[in-house]
Amino acid sequence: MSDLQKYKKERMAEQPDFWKDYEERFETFKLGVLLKQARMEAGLTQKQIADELKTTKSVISRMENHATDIRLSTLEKFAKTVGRHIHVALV
Amino acid sequence: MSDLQKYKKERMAEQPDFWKDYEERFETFKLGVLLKQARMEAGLTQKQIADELKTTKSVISRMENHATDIRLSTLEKFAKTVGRHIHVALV
DNA sequence: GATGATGTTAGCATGTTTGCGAACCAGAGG
DNA sequence: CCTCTGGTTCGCAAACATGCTAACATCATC
Repeated sequence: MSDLQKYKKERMAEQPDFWKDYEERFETFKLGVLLKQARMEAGLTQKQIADELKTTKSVISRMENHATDIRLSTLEKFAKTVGRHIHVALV
Repeated sequence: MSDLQKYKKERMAEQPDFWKDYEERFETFKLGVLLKQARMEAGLTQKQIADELKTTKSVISRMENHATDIRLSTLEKFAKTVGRHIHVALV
């Protein structure tokens, strides 16, 4: 079990009430972290990504933080500039 | 003939310069098939999904066929009603 | 051939992401 | 203190997916 999963499990057990829409919050959070990690690992700044996509850094920041909802095409564009592809599956 | 082959043939006939955005089209097509498969395996009709999501069957049909682009929330809603959830990764 | 169930597609209204500029904060260096 | 870099957030306009109605096509079954 990963550290993240362990942390999640523990906190869920401790405070069940506090984590009401936890799943949704967690999913969007996880996606943001995923994007940020991918960007970091590619050694790029938000501005570099923005320039590559002919947009601004504010857009990238929003994607990484307030990724409440997002289009697949937007995700794919981001992924492309960090040298990756998105893979979506129904599990 | 498989769905994929049929799709290829049809689109090729419609648009000679099909190969241009082939990759993108192929990705969206793949996703549509994924959704359809998941629905079939759940033993549900488009209308049943639509009712569950308080929408209409035309919406579901479009998702499976002409899904030019799609939001993660939309995907997740669909996935939920077929007893699954989406998993998106950067590979 | 008539009816019902399933699925596809087009047109239009609506809701929401996207894209942009600007302001702002924190840290590092000069 | 000032400047630069990296990052966040806030309106706003525009682009786009979504939601709906309605029409149509198959394929059964009666």
